[in-house]
Amino acid sequence: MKHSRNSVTSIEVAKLAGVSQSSVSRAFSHEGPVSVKTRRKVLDAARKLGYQPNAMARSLITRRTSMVGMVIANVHNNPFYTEVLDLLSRKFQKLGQKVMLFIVNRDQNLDDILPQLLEYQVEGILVTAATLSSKMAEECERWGRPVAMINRYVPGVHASWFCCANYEGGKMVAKLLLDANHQRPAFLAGSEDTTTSIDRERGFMEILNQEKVEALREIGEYTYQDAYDAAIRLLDRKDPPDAIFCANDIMALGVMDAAKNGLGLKIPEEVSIIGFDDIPMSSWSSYSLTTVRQPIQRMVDASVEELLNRIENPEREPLQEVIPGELVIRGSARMPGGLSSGWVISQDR
Amino acid sequence: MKHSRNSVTSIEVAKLAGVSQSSVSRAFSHEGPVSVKTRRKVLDAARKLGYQPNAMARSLITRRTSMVGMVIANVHNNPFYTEVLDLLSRKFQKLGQKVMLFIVNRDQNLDDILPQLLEYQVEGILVTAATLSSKMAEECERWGRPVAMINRYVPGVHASWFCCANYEGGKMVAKLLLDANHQRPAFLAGSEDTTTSIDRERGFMEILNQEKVEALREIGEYTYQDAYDAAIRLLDRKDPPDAIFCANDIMALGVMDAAKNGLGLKIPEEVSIIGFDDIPMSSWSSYSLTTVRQPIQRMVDASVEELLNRIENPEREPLQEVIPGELVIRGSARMPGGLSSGWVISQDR
DNA sequence: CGCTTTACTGAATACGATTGCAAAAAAATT
DNA sequence: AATTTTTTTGCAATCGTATTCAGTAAAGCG
Repeated sequence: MKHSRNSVTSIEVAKLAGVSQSSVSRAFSHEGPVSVKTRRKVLDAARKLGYQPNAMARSLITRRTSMVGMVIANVHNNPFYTEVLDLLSRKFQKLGQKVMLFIVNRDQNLDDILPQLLEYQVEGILVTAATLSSKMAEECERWGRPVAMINRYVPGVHASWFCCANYEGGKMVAKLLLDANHQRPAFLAGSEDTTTSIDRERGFMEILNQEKVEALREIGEYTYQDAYDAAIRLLDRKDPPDAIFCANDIMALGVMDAAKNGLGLKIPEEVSIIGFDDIPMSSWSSYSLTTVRQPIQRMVDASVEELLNRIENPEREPLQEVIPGELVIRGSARMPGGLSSGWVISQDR
Repeated sequence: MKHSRNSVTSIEVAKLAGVSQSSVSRAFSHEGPVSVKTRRKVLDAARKLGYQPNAMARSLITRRTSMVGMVIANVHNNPFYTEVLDLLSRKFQKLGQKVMLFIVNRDQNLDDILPQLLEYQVEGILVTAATLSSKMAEECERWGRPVAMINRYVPGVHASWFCCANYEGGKMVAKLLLDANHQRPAFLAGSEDTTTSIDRERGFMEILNQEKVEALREIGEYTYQDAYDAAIRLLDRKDPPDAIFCANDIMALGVMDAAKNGLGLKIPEEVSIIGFDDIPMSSWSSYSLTTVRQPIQRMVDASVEELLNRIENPEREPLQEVIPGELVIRGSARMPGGLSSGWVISQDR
């Protein structure tokens, strides 16, 4: 028996069950007043016909879709955002939300994505590792579609966001390096237009400047290969750095490979390398990367809960939070003498 | 000015533009017969009000949603599937399809996911690295929602699928190892219930059996850590293998780390290691893993096109295809003497 | 200018559910 | 048994758009 596109409607179920269409509806909406008898008749008939309520029709009248939009960038070149995507998706699922996904490029303009999301009546939008113009964000909010961002913020925008304490993370790293007596640190930036890279660098430089330590600088565009190349440039100078702080882990791994395999340097004896994120590979024995762990689970939980919260309570003001990261000491950076200097050594997850 | 949930309807636009609601509809559906004058009036009014057609209402009447369901597993522990997810999502976007995403566990039952997808009237379903029971697949197909799978197949099921030539890939690896004079190979299985692992092993063993070579065997559950542990067990035996073929790259990297850093073995001098997938990290200089590259772009393109094709032509029979992989020779496996033995050395991407 | 053909337009209906309301049935109370 | 109260039920309106159909305006033609 071949059915064309799901054509079973509540009316047909009603007919078979010998009740009115409204009773079918009530039997399916788990609350309405229905006698157990009719509910059973309806469910029987529905099963027989393979009936399923049509979410489009329902949301048309209830004005709820239980759909959220998820816009995410950098999924393919940064495992950190893969993990974010995974956790977000599962969390939304658990809370009964359907996810409409858009994977974009970091620098891609979202102006053509958002209309699509709004057309489909998503109830909220979660943006990660991509930047929403403040105009667009305001637009969404104005139409009652709350926006939450992870690791991105737009100054003064009326939207929720949750970021790792990038600035403080940069400071932690600088302190660690100075305490261990590094003389000539370098910073390897990600993409220059991302707040993550900017803030990590700002924190890092703030401490160095305080101590009147100069730093080298290169750009790695957040990719392994660019970082590899940049590291070669840095380390091949006649005055090479003795430590490189990379704006994220993937770049740090590229730098490690460049130093170790490309130039035959010993890590951390000849050069210390520190990353940011704590992706799974950073703990692999080939790397053992010292890094700043992002509070990924907390950022995900907070942003999802905040988004759903604001969907339910549209009048609520958006929440914004900076969540501290955690220094994870492994083997890629020289440690302060006696290693007792008050550094917390985090456990691997 | 604060609007509650997007309440601008075509009727209001019509009123402002001084035309009928049907004209508004026609102005937006890029085909209908509308004079340029009314179209302009409508679009002006629409812009003024911030109007956007409501996709729910539209699909209710057109019976088209332009939404597909995407079910994917293993995203967080296998970069290969991250890449698949990324490519799939972008391809669907390019072709104007919205993606409703479900990330699941490999062994998770999809019986509670599918009803949700069907409720939301997705027009097709793409399943990757997760297994759909044949009953469920038939169910979808019967209701006119085509199903396409990547790297999974269910015998005799009425659905499309596209797999890498896992069996042949296993054979290629076995031949390479034998040609290079390995005496004591081992196979490191992924999860025992996945066709990918099973088929790769079958091909591998087929060649070994032909040559009367016995093989050791361990299980790594497709994770780095399990593979690491399994490798230690294998290599710590008094009769350790001289080559390990791993059912995927992530495991191969774990095995390499175990051999190199855990046990201090030289790769490939003391043990050859070969993977399957060719994830980005396999080409990193710390690993330089010899592996079988999956034709990821072709699998993605083929499955998406097939799915959309069958959405447009429901009567068409589902297509199923096995797409050959490609041996990528790097440094982690000993090569046949003279390395001229007819092996194609693939370029890094 | 009158007539046919063509191009637009608007009124009405349909899509498949939810829900307020009033009638009917069942249960509780007197 | 009659009345009140409560629980169920069906009718009808509604959500926001697409689309048919009939009608009107415009254009083409002799």
